[in-house]
Amino acid sequence: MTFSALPSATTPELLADQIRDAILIGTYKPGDRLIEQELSDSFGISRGPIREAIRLLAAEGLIELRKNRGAVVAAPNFDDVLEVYAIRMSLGSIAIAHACHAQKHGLLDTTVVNKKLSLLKKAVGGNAFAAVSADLEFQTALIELGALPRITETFQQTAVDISVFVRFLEIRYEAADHQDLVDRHVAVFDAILQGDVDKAVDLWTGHIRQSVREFMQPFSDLEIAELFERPLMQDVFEVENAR
Amino acid sequence: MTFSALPSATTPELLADQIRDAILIGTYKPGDRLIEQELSDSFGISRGPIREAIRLLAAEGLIELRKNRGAVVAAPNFDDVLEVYAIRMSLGSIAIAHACHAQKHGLLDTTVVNKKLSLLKKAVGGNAFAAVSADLEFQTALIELGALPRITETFQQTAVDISVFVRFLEIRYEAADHQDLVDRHVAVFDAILQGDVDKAVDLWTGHIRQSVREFMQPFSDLEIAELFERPLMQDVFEVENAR
DNA sequence: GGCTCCTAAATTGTTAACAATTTACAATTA
DNA sequence: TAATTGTAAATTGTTAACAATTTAGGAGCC
Repeated sequence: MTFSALPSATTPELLADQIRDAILIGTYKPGDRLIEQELSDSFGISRGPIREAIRLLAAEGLIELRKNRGAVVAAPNFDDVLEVYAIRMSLGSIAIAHACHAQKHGLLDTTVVNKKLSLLKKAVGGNAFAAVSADLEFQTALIELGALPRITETFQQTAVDISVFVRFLEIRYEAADHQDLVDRHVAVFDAILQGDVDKAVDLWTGHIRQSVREFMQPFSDLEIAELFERPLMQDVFEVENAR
Repeated sequence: MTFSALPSATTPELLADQIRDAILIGTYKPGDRLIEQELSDSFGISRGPIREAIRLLAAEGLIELRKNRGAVVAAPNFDDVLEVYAIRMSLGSIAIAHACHAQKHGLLDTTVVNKKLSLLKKAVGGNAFAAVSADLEFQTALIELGALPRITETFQQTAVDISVFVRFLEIRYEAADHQDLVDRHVAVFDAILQGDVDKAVDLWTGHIRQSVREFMQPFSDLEIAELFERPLMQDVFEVENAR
């Protein structure tokens, strides 16, 4: 991987974006080392900003930092997936309830969500990975409606996790019914616009549960059986092993 | 603030610990700037590691980073408090439920919690700030029983927030009934040891709600009335304005 | 007096050299 | 052969100088 050695805009944040993309594209795989000198040569920049970018990605959980031993791309596992969905479900519920109240008081700004929704609709037919990205961005915009910055931030972090899962757990995301996904999102959005807290939260939790089910679909019976050992499956997602 | 200019162990993490302590002790107040040169002189170290420490603290949310304009100590507000309690309540519930299941399968290691509990019991009589610290550490240990690393990490972050609130929102934490606090904790712990999911989660959510009530106590009626405008109060904490 | 513009100081951002640590690998030994 | 030790290379950690940006304060102007 050499990136473009052209000196494009290179703040640590932008460097982190490019390295993150490289990881999500699959250029770097879990366990791969990120070597500072290598990266700084590629970007045509000194090691300082690269170090900072690496630490930003470590804070996201995308890579792991080992003292004096550099950074390696983190390897997600199934437990991580379930935990991330659990976080999205519970924090998302709070944010969505909050958004409903805001709507009832007539102070909900839906321009961002609407924009992300139209982007999502366009993305559904095309490239599956792009569809997942658009999906995650729409969901984040939905949660942002709650105007709860700390919850939004935590939620946003889990979006990166999901991207990583889709990439590295080799989910067959092409198999997912993206149209149904969009419908479920729109349903939550509509409920928020109606200011109906109970309905919106129910639809949201149901949506996450369905996502978990779809997530598991491509796996073997053995792997799924193992997943069902996890208490999260009953306690949080309330899904049964259908096979 | 000069810290000890002696070259004590100075990895970025330890530097962050010392700066965090300085903030929590009140040496730096919300809005104060952290100047890299100043800090590096104090610690007798170059600016590199200081920069990294500052960015670690920024990731914790303790300070705010403004591009090209340095770092300032973050100023918490009441909305932050409510949000943080909401996060602790919902993620904590998941972790505690998980811990109950582990207990039922006989694979719960309670040595850390027990240690933190005895430290907490000792701390209750003495310095109020130390008692709050011990309290937070015990709660973190309790959540760690769930063995859900991402949830634990997010929870741990909120512990720093609470410390900041107690310091900078000038909570009269001396007024809190620390013995009652310990009793509520022990009750949750006992329920986990019994493997009783419903009871443990109920006690936990009840405990957080009570904490929110106690947190508000020192404030004026006007401030409290304002707090009750927040949807979180009804939706998440289910507390009524008693005054 | 208050406003804008300008310059100097203070501060953050970046770089390249140096120091400390880890890794890789060959030579040595049992 | 397998394990161990020693050494060189690779890599991360730190430093100090330099560049770019922001801040502070005063001169000139209305």
